Amino acid sequence: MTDRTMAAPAERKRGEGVKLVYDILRDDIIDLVLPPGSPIDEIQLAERLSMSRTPIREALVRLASEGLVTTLPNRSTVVSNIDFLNLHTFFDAITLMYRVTTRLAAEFHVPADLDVIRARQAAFAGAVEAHDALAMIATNRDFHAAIAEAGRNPYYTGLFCRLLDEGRRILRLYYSSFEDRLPQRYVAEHEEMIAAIAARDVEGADRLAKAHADQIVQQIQQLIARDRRQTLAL
Amino acid sequence: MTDRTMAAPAERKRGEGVKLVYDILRDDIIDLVLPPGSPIDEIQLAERLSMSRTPIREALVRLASEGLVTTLPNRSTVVSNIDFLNLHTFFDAITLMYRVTTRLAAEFHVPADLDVIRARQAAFAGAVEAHDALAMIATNRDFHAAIAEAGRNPYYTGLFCRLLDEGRRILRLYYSSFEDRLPQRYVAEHEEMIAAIAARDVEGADRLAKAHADQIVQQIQQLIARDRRQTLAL
DNA sequence: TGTATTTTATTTGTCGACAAGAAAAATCGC
DNA sequence: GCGATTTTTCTTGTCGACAAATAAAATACA
Repeated sequence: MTDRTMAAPAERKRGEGVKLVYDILRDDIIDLVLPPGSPIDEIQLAERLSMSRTPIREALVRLASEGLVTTLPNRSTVVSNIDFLNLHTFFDAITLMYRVTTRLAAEFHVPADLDVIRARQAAFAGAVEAHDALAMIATNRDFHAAIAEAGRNPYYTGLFCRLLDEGRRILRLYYSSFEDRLPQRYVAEHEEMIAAIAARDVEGADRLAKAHADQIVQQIQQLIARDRRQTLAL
Repeated sequence: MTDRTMAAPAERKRGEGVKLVYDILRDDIIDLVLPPGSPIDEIQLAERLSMSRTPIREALVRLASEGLVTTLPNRSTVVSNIDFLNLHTFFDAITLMYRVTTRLAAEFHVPADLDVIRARQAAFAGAVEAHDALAMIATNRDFHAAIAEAGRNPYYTGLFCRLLDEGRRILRLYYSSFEDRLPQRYVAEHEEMIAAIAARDVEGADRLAKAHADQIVQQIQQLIARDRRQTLAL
């Protein structure tokens, strides 16, 4: 559990309970504080958060709808596993979403959107500069989510954010310290995407987004391949 | 409320409560028995279904995650409105999903998938033959959902089904009786799509799916445009 | 009569308790 | 000692109650 759990019993108004639990659990799942497959005990959680089980259950329903936890009747809720056997579906979907959201941002953004996107990029660049892999993973997600929001199609934004979060979980499996070497070229690629979006170059944005997605997919595949080779070497 | 509400107090095992409420409400929302904007009263619902509010609240959380209801803290949950001002986002997303799911079905289907798809098409054709608009709307959704399942990408299937259900709600606004004249050409288009999928003609499937989506979009636009003209004539 | 304020009624969010179902531990039989 | 069965413990699903927040109704005032 995050430190936030200890702070949770602080003042909260009626009606804020479910969201508080949801936020805490969601962060913990994505940051692998709660690793895939781990059971979620309602009673323990209720004790730790000093609240009854009801809002916790409601938060779990919401998390289940987002695929972050898996529930079956009369059984413990568990943190959803990452489906490594079917990563191609994830790669396919996230590549498509990178493309359509970036296209739409080039087409529909307003000036304030660019401010947000640029602020997110600055945070991402800062994380890369600081060799902070965990912050990089989080700020990368936020950067692309801002692009999706600028594209103004809630269906795509919803799916894309879900996929980005799943990507965070996958990456978090492999980046577990502050010492990892982070690819600087992602910062440059983000800048190019921002320029294409600002210039309303829809096709350019699409092309850059696809190339960027391909890089990410390749990175994940290499991380997994490296992992598998270690296993076979045993 | 549907007739099913009256039958609901029949035997149900522990753990089946939430799903029962979810299914009932979902059907009622999509069939516009509960029209957009209408409030959902937990207490009334609990009385009618002879159960406590807890499972009802959990079902509502799930429905909220799927966009079918809208909740705010300390306020009545309401059935989500259809966002007519931003239908272009819906059209964009559903067209893309028609295409990618049909492509993937052409690529990844197995023989049993075709059996399901064909059965769904037979049901659809039967509904068209019977001039049963409501059944047509429902079976059309099921037909395309089966194609999406055959494509085996859960991310697309999830989004597509959500969009298809939203399409059902929109169409249900305009088809309210059994007397409407139904376009026979949709049956033929479905058959062509099945043939392309069976032949594993990915590009053909894509082309047919896009043309089909364009037809649906156009139909909805005409329905909406027709409605507006009547208003101005007063 | 219309508006502002107060009171009352209703609904929602959460609580703690009960009991069903599942998991773990203990016991039994070979 | 191992597997099957029984008992105990634990967790989940739901219950009904309480109280906060909201909505509706009533009252007061100009």
